[in-house]
Amino acid sequence: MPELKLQHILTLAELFAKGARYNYIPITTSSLGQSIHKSQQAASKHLLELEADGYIERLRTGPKVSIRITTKGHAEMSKIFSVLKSSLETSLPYVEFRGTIISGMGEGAYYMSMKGYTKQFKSKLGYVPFPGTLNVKLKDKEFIEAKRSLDAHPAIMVTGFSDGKRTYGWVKCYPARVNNVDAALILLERTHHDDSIIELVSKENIKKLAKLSTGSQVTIRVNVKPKLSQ
Amino acid sequence: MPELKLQHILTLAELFAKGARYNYIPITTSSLGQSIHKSQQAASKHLLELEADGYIERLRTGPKVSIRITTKGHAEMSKIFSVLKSSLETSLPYVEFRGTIISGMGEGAYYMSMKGYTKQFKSKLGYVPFPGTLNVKLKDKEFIEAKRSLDAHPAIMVTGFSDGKRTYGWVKCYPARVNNVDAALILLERTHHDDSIIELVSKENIKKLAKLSTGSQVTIRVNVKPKLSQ
DNA sequence: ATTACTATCTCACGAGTAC
DNA sequence: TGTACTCGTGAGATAGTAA
Repeated sequence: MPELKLQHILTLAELFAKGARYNYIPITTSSLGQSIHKSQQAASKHLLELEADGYIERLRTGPKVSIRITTKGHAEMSKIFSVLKSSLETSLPYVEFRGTIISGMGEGAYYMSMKGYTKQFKSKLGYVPFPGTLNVKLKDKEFIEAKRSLDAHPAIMVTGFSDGKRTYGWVKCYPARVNNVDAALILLERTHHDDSIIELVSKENIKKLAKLSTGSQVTIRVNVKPKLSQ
Repeated sequence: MPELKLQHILTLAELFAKGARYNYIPITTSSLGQSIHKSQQAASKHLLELEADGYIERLRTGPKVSIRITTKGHAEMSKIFSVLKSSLETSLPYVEFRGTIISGMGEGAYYMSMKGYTKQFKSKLGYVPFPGTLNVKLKDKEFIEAKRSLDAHPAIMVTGFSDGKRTYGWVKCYPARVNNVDAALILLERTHHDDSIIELVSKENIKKLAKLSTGSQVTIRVNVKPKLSQ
């Protein structure tokens, strides 16, 4: 939208930083060039063009020049600023998955019901999951990729344990919403599923609560902490 | 400072706006081209370059492409955002004048003491000015120019009047600080001064209060309402 | 329908330099 | 010192087109 040439943005920003909004500020084209990491000639041209476009006013006193930003210049800069602002702000802070419910193999349910896990679930998630995991077959490559990159986000870690006979791997939990029902997406250290399947646990039976059955389409949202821009 | 190429800013902003921060978003290069007001080919190139520089991740599914912004892309965008933000915020919201005090001609004092003016000063400025204006000879062309452009800012208007014999012009008042003493810069509809001289009035004798005398250097600040960037 | 290659063109930039 | 010309180079854009 903005008609201000992109290559002029930093130049104008530098003039703002130098305080040229309401007062004429003396500035040399070489110092300006340095600030914007361009040549003296480029800085000079920028000023001429910014003036021609009505974004700044120049005042020559002998060989020197003083600059002031016009209302139009300020408006244009604000415009770009708010475009960026709203762009950054519209980032909804969740990772979304879509897929279809597949019948669980019962296996997941068995493991997740073991005392070594349920004790941790109770203390870390706040509840003991309903026995039985919800298995969702992801629809597209992008969701599989998204699953992989969940690693980059903080998870609730349920540690592995041993019952003397064998050891059981860790479980990473990501609080999630399945069709607007609270649940947790779980990543298992050892899983029998392939990459395209995700498993979820929840306090109650999700299928019943969200009126789902095998073959239903579901949308899963995992909230992530947005990085604060600042 | 930012190493993100300037021509990529709007492209990346558009991807943010489309929600590509945490999820892969399917997008066609032609629609992206339209959004950034460039050609399909340019959009395609932008995506390839943004990927090469690590700002986005692309996922091809047949002929289509899905895009997600990386942490690096987010960081870079935030960086540019805060550069612009701080640029806009450093604009100190006042117009500054510098010059030397010259002896008043007594004339200004005479007019400003007329009832037709003092009544309005009392109600609009809150005080009747000390009899005698402070005259300041501006030092540079830029301050003379700044004086002219004061018109763009809101002023307190003291209207002209007639005493039967003759009429007296309006007076525009701009609350100001003279070497940190409260005063008001006044612009007269009819003045005997040339452009390079400004006149000020204040409640008390500014010269005494600010320990000034003819020939002293003074700095005058007129506050202006900063336009809110939003 | 897509994406992205190749060729071409424009214009932003820097070097040299006039003033 | 300054600013800002001219000119050469190359990056960035578009058109046409292949896959």
